[in-house]
Amino acid sequence: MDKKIQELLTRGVEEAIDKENLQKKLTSGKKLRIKLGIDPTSPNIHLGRSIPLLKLRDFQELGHKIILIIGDFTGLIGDTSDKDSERPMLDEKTVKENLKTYIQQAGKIIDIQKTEIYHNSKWLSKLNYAEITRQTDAFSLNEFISRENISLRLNKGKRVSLRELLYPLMQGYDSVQVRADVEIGGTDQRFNLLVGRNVQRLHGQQPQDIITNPLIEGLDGRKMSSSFGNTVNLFDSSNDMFGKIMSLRDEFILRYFILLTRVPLKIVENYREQMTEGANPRDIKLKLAKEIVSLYHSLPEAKAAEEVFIQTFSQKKVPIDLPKFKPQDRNIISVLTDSGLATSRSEARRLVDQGGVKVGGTVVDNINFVVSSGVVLQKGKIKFLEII
RNA sequence: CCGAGGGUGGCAGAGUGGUCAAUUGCAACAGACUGUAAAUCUGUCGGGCUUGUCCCUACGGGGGUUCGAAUCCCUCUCCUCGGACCA
Repeated sequence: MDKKIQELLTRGVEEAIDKENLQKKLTSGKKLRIKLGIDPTSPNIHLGRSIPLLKLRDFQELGHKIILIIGDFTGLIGDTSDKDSERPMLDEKTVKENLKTYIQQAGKIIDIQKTEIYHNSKWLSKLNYAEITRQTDAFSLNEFISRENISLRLNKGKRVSLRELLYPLMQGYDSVQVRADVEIGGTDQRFNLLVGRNVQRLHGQQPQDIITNPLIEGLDGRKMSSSFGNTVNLFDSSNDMFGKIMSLRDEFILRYFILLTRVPLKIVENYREQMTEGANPRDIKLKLAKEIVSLYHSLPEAKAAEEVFIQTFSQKKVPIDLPKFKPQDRNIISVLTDSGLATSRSEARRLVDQGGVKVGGTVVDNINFVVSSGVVLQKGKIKFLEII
């Protein structure tokens, strides 16, 4: 089989259903319709979402039609697949706000010009009870409650809303509307994706094949999620993104390479060998950071970000252009709070106490210290401020 | 509508009259070490200052009992579970 198709079906793929059928479709030369749905639950798309988006791009490069569904309706309902509790319904305003730049963000990965984009409120808001009732045959209550996270909640006596049952149907109906041949989603979406097949059958369509992608760990090792604040966002500035990736746990370096970049697997394998032979993981991580930043910004920006990083952290130099601050009160405690480096005077005091504040490179050990113009104030390792 | 249980710091979750600004875990912040904003270890983690066995604010809202309440009582409110109603 074609090597490209081989990688398409394995890299960043947890499971493919029905794999044989999908392979057949892919080798047939037919142009397939590949669907991905994203709910606007947060204003930022993070790297976890880039896994299916990259997969979408792979398909796009092979000449298939990709379809992006913006879940402006489903976002209001709230999917609980990945949650251990009921997810609150978002209000329309939040969803609208979150939506604003979604396409632009996705456009950092896929070619928007060649992509079909839909908002699912277009059809979901119009369904009537007759239609919905018909769809409710797509799966049974038994199947639903046997899902691990649902049964867990039931056993704990936690509430499971009827609303949550409807969610998979909506997602499935999206597939009907766009006549999807393949749908991509995280492993947590497995149930929903499978339901989609049934909904399609109910509407006399060939059921879609399914590709699930693994969920990626965030910077702290827990699942990447906006609610944990451990995400790298596609809209992060190049320096920020670079720094965040450098703070990634070493053990995830290779995984990030495989899932979040398209660096050839051969080279990734080579990195693995280098590290087992004792290479400093930091150096591999620098490559990773550079790779990812250039994916979402540009190679020159990535190089610049690397330069900044090495300057400030490896060589502990003061960054070149740092934020300036003109204090009213020049007492060190006031400067720290007024500039926002500390949230309260108590905290500012503690920082000084702990030796976390430096002026012009020397530790401030006195609460009554007065800062003069032109000096560089440093809080911790990464926050700098030029006093004017 | 009735009954039961519950609402505690950014989150999770202890505490059921004083020793509680509140155990612990996560997150966050600082320091040490380093290979980096990794890991590990240490410390901090409501606010204020005159840094004290100090003051102020705080355990859903309001009121009360008490020398003293997160803890007891009343009331309001919200959540969950069960029941009633309906079939």
